[in-house]
Amino acid sequence: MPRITIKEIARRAGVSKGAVSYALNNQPGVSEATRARVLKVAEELEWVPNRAARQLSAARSETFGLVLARSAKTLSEEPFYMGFVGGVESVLSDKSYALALQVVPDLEAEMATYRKWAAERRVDGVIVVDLRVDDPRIPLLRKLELPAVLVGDPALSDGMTCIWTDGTTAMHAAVEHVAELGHQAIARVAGPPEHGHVWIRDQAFAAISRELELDVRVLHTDFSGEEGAAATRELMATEGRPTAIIYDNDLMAVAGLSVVNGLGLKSPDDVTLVAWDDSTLCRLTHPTLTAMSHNIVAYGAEVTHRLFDLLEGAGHESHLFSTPALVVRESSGPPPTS
Amino acid sequence: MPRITIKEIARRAGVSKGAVSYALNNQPGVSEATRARVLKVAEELEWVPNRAARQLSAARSETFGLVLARSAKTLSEEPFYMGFVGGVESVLSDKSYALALQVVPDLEAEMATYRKWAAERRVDGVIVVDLRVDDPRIPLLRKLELPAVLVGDPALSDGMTCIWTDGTTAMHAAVEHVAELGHQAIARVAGPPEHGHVWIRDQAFAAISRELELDVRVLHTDFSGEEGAAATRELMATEGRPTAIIYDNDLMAVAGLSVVNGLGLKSPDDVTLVAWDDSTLCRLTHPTLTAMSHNIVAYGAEVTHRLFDLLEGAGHESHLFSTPALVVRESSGPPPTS
DNA sequence: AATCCTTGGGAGAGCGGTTACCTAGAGACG
DNA sequence: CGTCTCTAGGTAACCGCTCTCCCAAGGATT
Repeated sequence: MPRITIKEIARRAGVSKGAVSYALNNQPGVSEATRARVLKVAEELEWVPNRAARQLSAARSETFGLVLARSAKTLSEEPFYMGFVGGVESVLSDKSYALALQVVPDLEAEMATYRKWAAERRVDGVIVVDLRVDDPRIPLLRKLELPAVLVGDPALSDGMTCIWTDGTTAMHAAVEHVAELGHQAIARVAGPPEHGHVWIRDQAFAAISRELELDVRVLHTDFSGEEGAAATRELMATEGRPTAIIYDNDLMAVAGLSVVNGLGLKSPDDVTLVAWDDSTLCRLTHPTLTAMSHNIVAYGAEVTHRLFDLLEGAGHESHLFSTPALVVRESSGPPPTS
Repeated sequence: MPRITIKEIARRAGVSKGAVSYALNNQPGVSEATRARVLKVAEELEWVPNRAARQLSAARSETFGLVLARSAKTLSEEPFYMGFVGGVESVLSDKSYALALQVVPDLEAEMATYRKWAAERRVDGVIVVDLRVDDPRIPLLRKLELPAVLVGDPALSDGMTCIWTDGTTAMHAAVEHVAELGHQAIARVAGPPEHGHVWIRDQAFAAISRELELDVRVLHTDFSGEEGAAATRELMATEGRPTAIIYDNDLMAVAGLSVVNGLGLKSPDDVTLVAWDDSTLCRLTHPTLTAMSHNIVAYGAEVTHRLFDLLEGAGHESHLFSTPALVVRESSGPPPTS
């Protein structure tokens, strides 16, 4: 069977191609009677617009791009990404936009993808995750004039549209929580410091611990379970070891808990553990993990809305999505008395 | 700056649009000298083909489709999907194909997406995951003439191209492992029975346990951590409780372990636990979990290769990807003696 | 009644490629 | 030397849709 095009609809409805286009796109230029007739014919023929054709003439692709510069392994372990993608999708499918998802090994390849997409006019805009300190993607996206929403703190976005969760306030809340439980020696197992949100938390952690006169320590990792475990092992082996550890993601917290258990110690009796992100994982461990919780699916959805706003002419603004909330669970307790 | 098109290249190289097209696509019809000149100009101008235009005239989209009919929550919890997508991507980016990823709530919506994609000529082919028993997507894809590779057992694929891991052999290996440790009362915490691979494992589990004269029990869940925990709780509460439990995914196994720990019991002393998929999660628990291991990223890559083969005219065949291998870890042990 | 607006809708030129068809020139051959 | 064949490369039709430019008809205005 031949494809159904607007030409065929035009023929059957007895109008011109142009009129059909106006009718189907809810644009002025046709009478209500004609519009109704055209829509009816289109419905009967089960017409679906050809994306390529529309894209070619309208110079819009109706596609947003998302590049993830992480290994497939990391992506599958980190619940963050899939949840985020799910949130993005939920908004996109409502507006029948598509998502171009690309998984690449590093930032260099990510930037190459943006160049390619911009040249091909492949996407109408992009969502940029894992914002870095002095992020090289920002000048590139500016140069390419590719509309973008950055997921990260306005302190790092250099005036481009961004949306962020308040890591500073959250970190304060986390530290205050363990401090109130009586902990004095607190460690932080953090992600790589070049990551923007890690950097923000580093600053906040330093500030609040100075303020509360705590004895703190920070270990940077690559976010993986392995390094989270290694960091925990190192912390637990030191003289005057910390009695509370705050992790930068769930995976490392779970790995840390496993190390603690493996050493014959118990949480919270021997050490209080706090995770970050609060995926289901935190409720599947024993003891369940206290965590900074935020709604990642909603985060993805919100970001996508902002990108639509941007395309509709909204200015470059920074939007606070939400402040993660502390969910206290079994892994929180007072420090050991000895 | 204006977009660079083949027209511009033609002007600069002093040839026609058509000649440029032939030259750039390595097709006969131009002399080597001309081809070289055109390629040089294209290079200088950093020309990139406009996808929409090519798609419109060549009727190829250079895009594969993947629909995931799961909630964003499930997707983020299950390490399988992101790993699989990563594998697909790795092959796609080599051939500069794109992935259209869509997340939908149910099978109905998934089929609607296929209809839309087929009508829009949006994708050149699709990858179908989570094959069901009597899967309604198979007749639909046939009708739509949408090239597809099914991820699932040939017993369910009705002659369409499929690629599968040998769940039957794997289940035999898993049961034999616990039987050899001396377990007699064995339970299986399974996914929803309408899922093809669950069904295959159900069959295999029944067969092998009959053969080895074991005392078995099967509980079906929705694959979630919550239901995995609930099933484990139920199993552990029964008279003559099982001394070994085989789970259908990692998430439920981790949840099950947490229930066991919560009851004050220990694995493997009180119960042997076996997970399925072997994501990093299995090495992050304490004790670490014995699991059926397969390489999900490679699986995604292999499936994608098959789809390319299919488009190049390969016949409908079923391909065995691999048989999951049992990785024995700390959660395996003999049954309690009492 | 003549003029001016307004508005519906036709015609057709793109968008940037691909490809069928045709022509001009070069070499082969009788 | 004339004809025949072969090939490089030009010409232009298309793919399906959008959007500008136009004209015609009807209503309002004077």
